[in-house]
Amino acid sequence: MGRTVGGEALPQRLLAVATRLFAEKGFEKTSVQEIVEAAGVTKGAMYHYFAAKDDLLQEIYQRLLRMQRDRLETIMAGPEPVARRLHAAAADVVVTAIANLDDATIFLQSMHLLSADRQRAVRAARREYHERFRSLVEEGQRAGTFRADVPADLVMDYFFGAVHHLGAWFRSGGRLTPEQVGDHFADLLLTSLRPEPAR
Amino acid sequence: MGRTVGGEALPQRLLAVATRLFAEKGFEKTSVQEIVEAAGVTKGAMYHYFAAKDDLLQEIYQRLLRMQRDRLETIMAGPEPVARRLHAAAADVVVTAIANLDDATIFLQSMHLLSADRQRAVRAARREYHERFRSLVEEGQRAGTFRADVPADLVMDYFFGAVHHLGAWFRSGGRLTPEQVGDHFADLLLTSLRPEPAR
Amino acid sequence: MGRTVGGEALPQRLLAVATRLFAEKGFEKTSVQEIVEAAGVTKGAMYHYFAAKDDLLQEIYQRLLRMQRDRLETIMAGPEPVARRLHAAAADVVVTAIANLDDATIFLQSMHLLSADRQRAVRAARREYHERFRSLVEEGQRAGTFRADVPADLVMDYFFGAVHHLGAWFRSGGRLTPEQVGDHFADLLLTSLRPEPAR
Amino acid sequence: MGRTVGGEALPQRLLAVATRLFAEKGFEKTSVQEIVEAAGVTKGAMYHYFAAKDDLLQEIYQRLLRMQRDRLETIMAGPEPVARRLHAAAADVVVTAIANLDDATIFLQSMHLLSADRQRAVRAARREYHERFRSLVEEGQRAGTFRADVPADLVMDYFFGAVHHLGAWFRSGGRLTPEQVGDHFADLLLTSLRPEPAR
DNA sequence: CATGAATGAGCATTCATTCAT
DNA sequence: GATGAATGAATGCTCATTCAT
Repeated sequence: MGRTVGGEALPQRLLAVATRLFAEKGFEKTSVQEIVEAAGVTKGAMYHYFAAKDDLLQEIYQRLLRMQRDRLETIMAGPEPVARRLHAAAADVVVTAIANLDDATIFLQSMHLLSADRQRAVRAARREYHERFRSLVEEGQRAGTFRADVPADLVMDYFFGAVHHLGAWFRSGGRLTPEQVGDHFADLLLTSLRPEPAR
Repeated sequence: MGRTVGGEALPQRLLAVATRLFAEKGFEKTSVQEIVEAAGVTKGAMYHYFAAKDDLLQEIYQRLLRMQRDRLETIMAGPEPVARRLHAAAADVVVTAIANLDDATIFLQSMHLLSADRQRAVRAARREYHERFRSLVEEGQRAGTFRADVPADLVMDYFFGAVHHLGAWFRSGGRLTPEQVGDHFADLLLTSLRPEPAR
Repeated sequence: MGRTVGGEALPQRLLAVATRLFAEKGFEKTSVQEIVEAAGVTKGAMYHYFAAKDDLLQEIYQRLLRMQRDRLETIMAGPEPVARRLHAAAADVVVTAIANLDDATIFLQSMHLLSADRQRAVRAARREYHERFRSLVEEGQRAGTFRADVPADLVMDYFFGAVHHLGAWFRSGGRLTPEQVGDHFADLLLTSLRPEPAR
Repeated sequence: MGRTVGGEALPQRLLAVATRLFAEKGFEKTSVQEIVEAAGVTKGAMYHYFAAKDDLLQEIYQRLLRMQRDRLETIMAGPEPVARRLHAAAADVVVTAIANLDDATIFLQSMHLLSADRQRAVRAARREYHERFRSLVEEGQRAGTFRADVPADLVMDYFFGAVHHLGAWFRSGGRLTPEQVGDHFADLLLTSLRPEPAR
């Protein structure tokens, strides 16, 4: 074919290389030249597949968002009670974010560098995802399983802040496995939603 | 005097202008030329006070860190029970972060752009601050006021993730005041630390 | 056939599309990619027929030159007196230039972009054409029909300047038809060659 | 001062060098690198004075237009009869165009490469100039000195075509001096405007 | 005949920083 | 203290052309 080297098509290889470099050095400090050198091709080849450096960034975002959205749907569609489903979803988003920590880090650090239009598109997708997640919380609040004296969207901002922040401290091989972190974060979320006992 | 225009010394005016521009457009998308133009001076004047553009960034960080550290010390030194002090500290860091949202946003977005040395220095200061905060949690855990089955540093990472994320969604004039957000966040933190009832 | 789409062979369609685009946007601002997209083929197809982008340009020139040369020959070969033949030739070159204004515009704007060799070739063809035209003037000068106190080649440079300049102002649908413009220009030429009356 | 080398300020030297190169090789085939190398400075220095390569082009145009406009005003304000004034103006524009043949050549070849806005500005200035010139012709037509059966603007398009075309053939040191060419062109113009004798 | 992936050289522009004044 | 002209290196991107299939 001539289009695979090392078993990966060039667009995918470029994305993988770019993801690693963006996470290591930041989007702006990574030059297109560095990306194509690391991928073993020339600039022309990259611009054959991606119209601009920004496209790499957006594609990385969308890949992550698509995955998280799909996993959330699967979990939400399950038969368990809402508390179990929220716990599973929360733990899963943490584990997924850690498994794709480079993508998540880039997301956090570099979204503001996209053009206004692209930011809008990414934000819209992100919002949709958050709203799906939030509907789980609201379902539990309506059912009385979760306390209702705190706005559900504030709980989401609280929780996703923690998720976005994972890249700032989590190191694989550290004291806790991704699953343990996911479990703890899910526990903290569920606990913070437990109805107040009579004071 | 001769060195104040509009009642503010030039270094402070440069910092204020840079803070605003960095928050609006990002650190690298803001040129030194734009900063000095917005401040009404020339490049030479800026380089007289700041050896490099990076210095502006670091100074903005340190200003915020100093303030937060001082406020934390005051709160921790109070006489209230540990739960009240943690609540107050948590609510205060939220209110302070919102009051200085530009600085906090820049911190989050641009720290990775500093040189390795400078990043180390900032991280060390940040770690020290987190450790002071964490000691409050640990104090409560030792006293049995807070659940001890979750690592205190994980709780901190969870909570500060939420704080750092404020810039992504909080808009002044929105549904909630900074104080209400601070209260809710502190509540969520305290609730999530409440000891498990017998299952 | 197999080689015609829309009733036109591919080389001709490529030339037609290129002519339009070159006239609209200029030669260098038109990329090969745009040309082949507008023609509905791929680059390989174009390079099958034209060895280089420059070839398109040169072919456009030569097409125009061939047509003008043939028409001039026909007119010159006529039986009318020299003044009538010059008038007809002058009017015809104007009408023809307007009918092929895109080609003429490109000629004017882009000839200097060809390689030195190609420029030489085009200039030689152009010179030959001008000389044929000039011989008409000289014939009239020898016969005493035209004033002889102005060099014939200067008259040609004067007149063809006006012809080349048509693209800068003529708009179809304007106040004058191409034939009217041709008539006026031929009149101006003939009048300017009228022998001086005794002063 | 530090701002003059060879007795010329840098902006002027850059313009002079750019004019020569643009005329030799065309605007698009001349790189900024070549310009600054020929001027003995770095790119940064050029961009300190000119915001874009286009600015050089526009400044060259405007310089030429300003000069021609000023000279025309002087000639038109003279006391001679209209035929003498038109002859003087026509001869002068030819001599001036030849004296600044590089600028005039660039004008012709490269105007279409400017942005739409800039083209509009240049065209407006050009039109204003042509209208001043045309008013001379119309004055003569009203006075009966010139034939009135040809539109004055068509005469202008005819004459300025010849002027613009000078760069295509005039070579200094050739058979005719600029003044002789100017005289001949002015003669051709005046002769072509001579009222028709009774046929 | 035709494709389209890939090349490689080139381009305009930006910008933090320096330094003579 | 302050100016602003000038540097110099880097950057994202374009594009005519080639060639294996």
